[in-house]
Amino acid sequence: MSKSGTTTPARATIRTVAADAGVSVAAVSKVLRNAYGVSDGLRDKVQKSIEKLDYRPSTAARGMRGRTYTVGVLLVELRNPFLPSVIDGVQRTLGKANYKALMGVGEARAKIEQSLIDSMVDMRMDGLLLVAPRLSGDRLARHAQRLPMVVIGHHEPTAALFDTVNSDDRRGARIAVEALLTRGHKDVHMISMPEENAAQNVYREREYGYRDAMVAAGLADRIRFWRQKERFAQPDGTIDALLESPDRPPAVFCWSDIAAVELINKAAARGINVPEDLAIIGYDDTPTAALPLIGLSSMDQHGTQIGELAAAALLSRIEGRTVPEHRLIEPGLILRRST
Amino acid sequence: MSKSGTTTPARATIRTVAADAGVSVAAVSKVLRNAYGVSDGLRDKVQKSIEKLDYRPSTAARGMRGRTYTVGVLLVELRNPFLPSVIDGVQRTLGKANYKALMGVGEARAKIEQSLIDSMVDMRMDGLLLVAPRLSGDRLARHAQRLPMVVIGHHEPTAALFDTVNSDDRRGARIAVEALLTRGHKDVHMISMPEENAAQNVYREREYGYRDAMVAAGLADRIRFWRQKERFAQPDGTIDALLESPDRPPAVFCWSDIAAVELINKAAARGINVPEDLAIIGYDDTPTAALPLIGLSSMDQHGTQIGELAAAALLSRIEGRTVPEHRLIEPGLILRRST
DNA sequence: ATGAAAGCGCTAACAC
DNA sequence: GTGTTAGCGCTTTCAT
Repeated sequence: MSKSGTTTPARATIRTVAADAGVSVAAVSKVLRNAYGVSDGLRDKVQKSIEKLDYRPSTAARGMRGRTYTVGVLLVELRNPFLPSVIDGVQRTLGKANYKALMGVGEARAKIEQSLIDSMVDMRMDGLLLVAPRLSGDRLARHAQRLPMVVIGHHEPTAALFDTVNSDDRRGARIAVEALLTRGHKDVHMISMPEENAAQNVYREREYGYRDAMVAAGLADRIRFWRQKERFAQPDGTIDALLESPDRPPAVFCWSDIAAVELINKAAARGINVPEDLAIIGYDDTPTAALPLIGLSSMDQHGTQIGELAAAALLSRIEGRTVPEHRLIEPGLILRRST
Repeated sequence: MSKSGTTTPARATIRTVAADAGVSVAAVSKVLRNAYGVSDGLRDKVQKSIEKLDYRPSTAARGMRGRTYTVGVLLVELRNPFLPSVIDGVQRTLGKANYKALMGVGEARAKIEQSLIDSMVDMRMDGLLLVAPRLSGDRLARHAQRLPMVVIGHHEPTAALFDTVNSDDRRGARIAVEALLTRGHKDVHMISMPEENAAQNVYREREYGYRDAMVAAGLADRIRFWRQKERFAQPDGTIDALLESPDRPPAVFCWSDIAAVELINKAAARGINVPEDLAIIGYDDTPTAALPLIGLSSMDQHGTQIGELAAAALLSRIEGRTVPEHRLIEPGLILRRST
């Protein structure tokens, strides 16, 4: 019964449950966390009362002493096509361990990321999973000092305080570029992002892979970058410039499908034949790349696997592991019409 | 200084701040919430100490008594192209009011949604913003009873306990279908979703709009639905069936770009000319629809605006409003090659 | 194996 | 205008 009329019944607390089951709150707490030292009989009584009263522990209250069984996941930007599969993997792994993920969207801006991470810490989340953060390695380390942390899409294999899980971007880029070179192209260019940004970005690694392949093929002098502005998923003229340039290359490797899709579309709009006059390979193997009308070759990063491994790493860190783990996942080239 | 060696300094609490500023904890608390009755002098002292100690209140502790200044946002499915713009609007509006959004991804399954909402409630979030939930109206009402709630992408204009903000899907569908009828097509079919599902889904409203337009044009007998299976963004043969049917219509209105993009691609793969032999209009105006190689006509829902209005509604509910608000946003038709 | 009781870091009466 | 203090709902020693 509740106090009056149509008011919703007050939410059951650990005390309500203890009273109903005729045991102490400490006993209920132990059952909740299935801690050591409770008899089967007691456990049963408590379980029954929990069901009966539809009791669920307050995460807020828990956060003041113990765990919240919740991890914070920071996403760069919702439009990033790499995210859905990663999150699938994360949720699956977390769910098995009875953990929940609550996410924040950083809008690709360090300031916002910072404040979101603060919120997650303030909420006493048990760990942090960052996906392609813009925050510098220093800042990341600072946060990692305070709670378990795993980072995806950020290459820092020497980081001591947090784990990283990444696609082997350097290798992936090399594989893609080699596929272009195999077709007989010499002037393979790369569309990438601004040079001044964080050295640990995935596209920096992909640039290394591109260089590796070109150098290995004796084409070091043909290396050339076309750099887009930072504005996320926002055309900035770089691709138009490339297509209209007298130096237009016969083959282009793109740091992401975001760029590659724009390139293949603008090439088509100009009547440039792909792949005859312009061969293209992108990165991320987005659903768009796979559309028959697009037919874009791309690197599959195996996002789900990355998400699973990252979540597993975070859980083991929460359980106490402190030695860092840095994993690289082998990506796979998906060849389509554009090559 | 901290206890030992390299340990990070213990986090400042409200007591630390009070001591440093030489005032009471109540005073600090008041400054924090800028509550009534604090002198400028006191406020200044406290602010300084807060800065100096880099203090930030524990949301977990706050949640036990007052507000958390955090709202939970439940997303259907990360692959839904409608989300990014909505979230942009939500974050912008929430940010201005110094609120944070933490999101959960329901994977388009009621069970998961339920558990995520529970988590958000357990965390003592101040309000809930649900985007296209699969949960029934009853369940939604149950949650709304416990805390402020606003729902996007769920048509229930009579809901008393929560607000809704939606695109005027019925009107949007009618506009789209009329555009097809204007081109002289009589057999305009619609690709939609399963019939048995929640009556408040957006695609149900779009079906009404389709019907409206057909009936108004005296074509009630030509109404025909092709229904996809529920599996999200997963081809299920419906579209192949449509394209290979002897009754293949000359024009199709799709409940979402998810279907329309598949349709236009598979049509192309079969050598069917769009729009000559098959005119198409989708819904959501996704980035993919806008690609030159796709050129898909689509309805723009003005997602950002929806997000802003929904967030504003939630904030006003948190501030105490109880009379429900149900808003419909006028969508706009974007015509491209496919029509 | 079980329970009593002391907090965790805040907010909100209430007293001064 | 400012301070004292009783909780909020848990977890966690420490007794028993």
